[in-house]
Amino acid sequence: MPELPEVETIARGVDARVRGDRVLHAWFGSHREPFKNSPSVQMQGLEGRIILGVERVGKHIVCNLGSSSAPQKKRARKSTAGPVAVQPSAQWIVHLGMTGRLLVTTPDAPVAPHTHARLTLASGHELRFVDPRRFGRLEFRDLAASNGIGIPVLGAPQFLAPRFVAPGAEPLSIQPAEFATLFHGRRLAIKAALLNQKLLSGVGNIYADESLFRAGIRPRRSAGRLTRIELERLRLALREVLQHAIRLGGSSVSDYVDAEGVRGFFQLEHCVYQRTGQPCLTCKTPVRRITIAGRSTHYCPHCQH
DNA sequence: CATTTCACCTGGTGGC
DNA sequence: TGCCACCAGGTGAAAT
Repeated sequence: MPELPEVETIARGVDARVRGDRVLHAWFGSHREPFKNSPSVQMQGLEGRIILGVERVGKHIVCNLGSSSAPQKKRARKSTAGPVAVQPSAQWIVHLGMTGRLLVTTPDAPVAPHTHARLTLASGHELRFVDPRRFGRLEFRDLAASNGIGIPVLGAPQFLAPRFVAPGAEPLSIQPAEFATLFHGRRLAIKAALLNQKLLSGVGNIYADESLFRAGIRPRRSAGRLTRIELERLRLALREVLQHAIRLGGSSVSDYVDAEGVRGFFQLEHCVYQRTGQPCLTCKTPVRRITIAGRSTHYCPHCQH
């Protein structure tokens, strides 16, 4: 279900409720998908770990984990501002796909159908992954125990496996020149380019359509033929749409809810997405629906050029 | 290569 | 009520 604003909302909610907690037990309910590495690898990797914090990277939720041996106390140094950064020794990466949900519950809360993972925490809470369509993915990464090809390093300075990074650029912080470079020389539709996670991380169908409307650009336009001016309008529109949606807790289409089970409100602000045939909020022209890259695409034929 | 299509899944909705 | 076609917030493998 989620694009960047929904994933950001969920990651913040989960972080607030599990930061500093410890994984006592991990349960996985299926041996088919959605596991990038096996349930036993994930279970053994997770159990005993401290959760240092939870963050969003692209559309991924990254749980940063501390060592399972020594309890790592989080001590804020009084002389420095902000929390002390603790290097994670492992990461649990959750991708929600289309219908995935990551919830913090009490242990006695009824277990929803299609619950694929349950992490029992020292606080008594449970972190649950639910995903009816199973397009989501779960991955455990050990950052400390390998030299990059899976062989433990003894004695020598320890090689740290790379932390999880999104393949594409971050839409909230990308600068004008880099944004323009992403699309340079590309013939495909700008809508399709926005959805390509290797270019930008986090933009999905809703926010691609909404940002193109805000920028006044037709979704079928060739990405490489947009002018500098148009590209900069698009970069700013995208950033504003995403920031606005984050403030409203994301878009609740269908049954999306955040970590606390609360719906978002950005769906009330959609200008074109799923408004086929309804009047454009600016000019009253009926919103048109077409297909680009296999995805339904909504735009105003009068306001977008 | 770059770009498009399709398969992967389940469930909800609306027409007949 | 049942059946069926179609739709859905994502992504990568296969086809073009």
